[in-house]
Amino acid sequence: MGDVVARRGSEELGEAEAANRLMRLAKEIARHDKLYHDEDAPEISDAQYDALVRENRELEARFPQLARPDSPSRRLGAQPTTSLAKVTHARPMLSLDNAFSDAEVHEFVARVRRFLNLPADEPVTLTAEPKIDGLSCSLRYERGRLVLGATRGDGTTGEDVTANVRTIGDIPQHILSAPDLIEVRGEVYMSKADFEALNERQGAAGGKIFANPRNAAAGSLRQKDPAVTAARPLRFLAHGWGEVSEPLATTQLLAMERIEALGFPVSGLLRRCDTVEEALAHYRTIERHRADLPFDIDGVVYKVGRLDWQERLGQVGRAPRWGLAHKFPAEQAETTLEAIDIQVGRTGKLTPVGRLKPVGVGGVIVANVTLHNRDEIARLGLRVGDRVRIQRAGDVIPQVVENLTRDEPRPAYVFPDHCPECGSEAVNEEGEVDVRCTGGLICPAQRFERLRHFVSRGALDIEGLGEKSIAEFIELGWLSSPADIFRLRSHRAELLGREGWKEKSVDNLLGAIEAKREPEGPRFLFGLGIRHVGIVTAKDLLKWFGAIEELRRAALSAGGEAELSSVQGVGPVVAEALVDFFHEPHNQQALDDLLSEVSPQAFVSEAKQTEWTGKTIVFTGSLETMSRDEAKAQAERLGARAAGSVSARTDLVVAGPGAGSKLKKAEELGIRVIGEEEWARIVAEA
DNA sequence: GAGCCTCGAGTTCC
DNA sequence: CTCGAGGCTC
Repeated sequence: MGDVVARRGSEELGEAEAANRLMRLAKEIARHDKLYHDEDAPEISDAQYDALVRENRELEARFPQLARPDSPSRRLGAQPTTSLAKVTHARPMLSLDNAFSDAEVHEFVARVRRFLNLPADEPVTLTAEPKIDGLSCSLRYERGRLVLGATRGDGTTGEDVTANVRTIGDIPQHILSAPDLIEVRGEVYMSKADFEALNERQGAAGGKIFANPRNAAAGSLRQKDPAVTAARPLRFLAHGWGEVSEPLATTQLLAMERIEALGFPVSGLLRRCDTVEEALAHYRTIERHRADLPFDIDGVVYKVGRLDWQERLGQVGRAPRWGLAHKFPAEQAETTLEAIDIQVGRTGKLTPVGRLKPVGVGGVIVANVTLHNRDEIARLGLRVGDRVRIQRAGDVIPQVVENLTRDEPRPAYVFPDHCPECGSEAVNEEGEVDVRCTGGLICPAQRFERLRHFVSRGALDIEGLGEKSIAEFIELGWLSSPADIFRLRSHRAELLGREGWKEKSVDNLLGAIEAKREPEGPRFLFGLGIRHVGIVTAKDLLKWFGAIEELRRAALSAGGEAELSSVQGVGPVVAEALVDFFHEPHNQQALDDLLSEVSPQAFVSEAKQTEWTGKTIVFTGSLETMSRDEAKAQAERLGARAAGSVSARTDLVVAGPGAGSKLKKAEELGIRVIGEEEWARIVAEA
């Protein structure tokens, strides 16, 4: 990193120094642009980059005569965006739950048994194979021809890297005797030896040095120019599949053998394990060979062998119930805690962030670490200046594991009792761990974070309206509530006069905003930022109420909390949060204002529309061929809700042997009651 | 009433 | 990804 980065404050510079400084800034910024856009390997954070750009701009403002022809300010905004086309996966690319101990692996199998309601003597066969540290990729073949290669992305939407995967030798362009349609999934990676050699070549040519094989593989695959990818030694190892036009086999192992026969590399360490003990023994074998393997691995993946069971097990959230990643222990490092800063979130939560003397852990440099809350700091006895041991949890988020200098006499860290952003009192609510700023919308940090949340990817997802732009528009007085976003178009002319905003970027932004005038209902509701209402609860609420207005009516009505509580997943706390939100005059006004600009769509369930859509089903008594969880999952697949107790809102009761009070109540209320067999028939039909 | 599971909220580095 | 908290089940 150039020393330019570390410079602060340009107020004192004379003209000659300023000219010199501008020249170095131009070079440095161009270098970082290249690192970021072309090599996918930024050396500095966005904030540091912005600081350089800002310094350049300020200097040019003070010495206009010194503005250089190659000044970064002339190029900014005209930057080519090296974004690849997005593709939606035909079947989502799931991620696996992680385990770090033998006990968790035992628990995984026990869960599988419980869910499938298996007798104790029924063996659960697993497969076990190394988990390669690369990046997941899906390869789609139609009538034997490779037609699409896509990265995992967020699991639902990835990037189109077809031209790039075609350059990878391990990946066949054509496959014979394959199903009409098959998506082969696996890991794109770089071997350790190839990685070292690549870095050597890169170093000799003055190019970018990659931090680890994973980054090198990611950077190489996500190139705009396939010729660059072709020059990089990428490999591929298949570990699964996505959409297929016909079943591949009856077991995971046979399916992988079939994929191997089609011409894809499959791990030589893939084994069938008939017991948990065998699986754990294979884990230890792989762990022993870890250093000798030609590529980096970060654990072992187990999958339930029988594919019919995999299907029944289904998924929770983004993870299948039939798979588990057993990770190796995380790499740790020691460093110094140089400062503790406080961040204020959209809910007012004060989060302490540790600033570390940068240190390498697991292939990346870590400089920040979340300290979670006041209790965590106390638990670790952290003070500025302490030596700490850190690790990257699950190899991603850094965390402090231990304070190595607890015993040294140093003043204890005092957690602030006022918000560092707005000065309002910060309080620790009864029974809560968190300390929150009481400033509400008076607090600039909370206002800013709420706007950011409103446009964020899970909510309205307005592209191009990032942190920087929001800050800029707030500063200009154009933006203070979400509704203002939809009035930004009235500032088009002024915006065009501002630095960094050329016609194209302005049109892109305003276009992205206009595209969200009719947002999806749940995203809109989630975006409002009501406490305890995330995207899942927002969906559940709208599944029940249909439209925001109906929800508001319920929240404002006399028996509001009770009506809200009939929604699955909504209890007294969430109900109260909703009632509070809709009663608050400022919120009412802001919502009306917002609704004058946008029209949220009524909610349409993702599940297929069936006669069961929106119906409420209660399971009672014992079920013989499936567990209660499985029955509930089936109900949800039909678009119905599985409730816990019988009420007037219940549409169907599935009663097994031993059903008691619920069955009696159903009969009293005249609700249709069926047995398990008939339920199975309904599921089979749908 | 205890324990399990799901969800929300905050966050890291690339 | 982790953590705490809320909701639900037993």
